[in-house]
Amino acid sequence: MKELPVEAGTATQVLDVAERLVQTRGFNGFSYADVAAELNLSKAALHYHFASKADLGQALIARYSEHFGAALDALDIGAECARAKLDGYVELYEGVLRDERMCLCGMLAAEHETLPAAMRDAVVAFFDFNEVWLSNVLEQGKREGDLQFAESAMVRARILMGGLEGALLVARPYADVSRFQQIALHLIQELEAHPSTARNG
Amino acid sequence: MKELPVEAGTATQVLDVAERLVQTRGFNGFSYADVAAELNLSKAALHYHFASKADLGQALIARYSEHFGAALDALDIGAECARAKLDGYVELYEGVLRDERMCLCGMLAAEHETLPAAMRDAVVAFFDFNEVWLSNVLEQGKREGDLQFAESAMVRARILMGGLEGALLVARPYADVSRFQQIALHLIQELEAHPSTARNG
DNA sequence: GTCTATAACGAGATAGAC
DNA sequence: GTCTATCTCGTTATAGAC
Repeated sequence: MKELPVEAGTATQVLDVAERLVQTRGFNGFSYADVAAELNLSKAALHYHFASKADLGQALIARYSEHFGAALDALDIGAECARAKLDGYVELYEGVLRDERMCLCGMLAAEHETLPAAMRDAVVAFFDFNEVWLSNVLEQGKREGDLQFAESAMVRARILMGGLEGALLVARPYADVSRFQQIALHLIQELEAHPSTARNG
Repeated sequence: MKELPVEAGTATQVLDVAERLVQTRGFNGFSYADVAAELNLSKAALHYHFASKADLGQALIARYSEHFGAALDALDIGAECARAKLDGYVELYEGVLRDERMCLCGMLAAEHETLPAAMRDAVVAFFDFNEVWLSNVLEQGKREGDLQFAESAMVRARILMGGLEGALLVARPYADVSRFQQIALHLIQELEAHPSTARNG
């Protein structure tokens, strides 16, 4: 039986701090010293939990992907229609921005040429599973008649994800959530099925 | 009278190499040593031309913005309609990706929290002038009847620019230009005026 | 304008005590 | 599991010769 996380283990605390640092400063923009200082640990203690920075990076992507996947599972269970799932998906991104962060994998995508191969692969895998999930939601929405789009569901999924990543990227230097919201609203609304153009009433 | 750039000055060569390194590895992902090695110069020689890395960074954004602005001026003169200007704008981004690069300011936007204030301001100014140019093109297209959109021209400009930046960001780890093209095509096509929905025939 | 040399610092990482 | 101490290397930057 799992205990309540009254006090998170050190490894978890390290991941929490490192995750925030990567999402705000980039993988090349933070150091073990930064994490250690924030947790009042020594650098050596960090190396005990994550032998190398590359290991820490892989662990960060793995956990982020798990958490994101769990959030998508929750949407699959809780949301009543495809449109509601998309709203939930957008809110995940908006939450990241409200926290003054970039998507972890969006940040790492920018730095991808400097990353160890394992991290690069994990970033691509993150995008892949996002696209597959979105693609399924889009297919559902089309099937059920509350979403419409001309492209394949996979291409439309790429348009959505790319649009949201770009909206985060540009909105952050402005520290302006409404910039993100304007773009996100458009991406959702252009998928709405309008009676006048829908197939067969 | 300007001379032909048969042999570019050292400062220009430094900017060329540094620009490519920032666009591929990020501002925190390259060093003076990298640039010096590539040009067979000493690090000290670089410091003669650009006293600090922050100075080099500012010079990079300034030159990139000038070049980009000149390209937009050329589109204003050469393109026959708003739609053609947008095509040209998209091609600028596609050229960056074909060179296996990220937009300089898109990359710096990701790293913005780690940048000197002057660089941060210059990045935002780059986005601002892009949005103003796009907004004017969109207004022109609406006026002349070959573009249509529901939002304000400024909001639509943000949708376009954010979409293209995001398309670059995600396409690059895949090293797949078609990923970018799919998104860019959608962004342009959704602006096309269709007779069935256009105002007053 | 470019060099060698070096300063001053911070990075990632390791050894070994507790 | 965390520490101190240390190593090695790379970083930005400067001094002063050529």
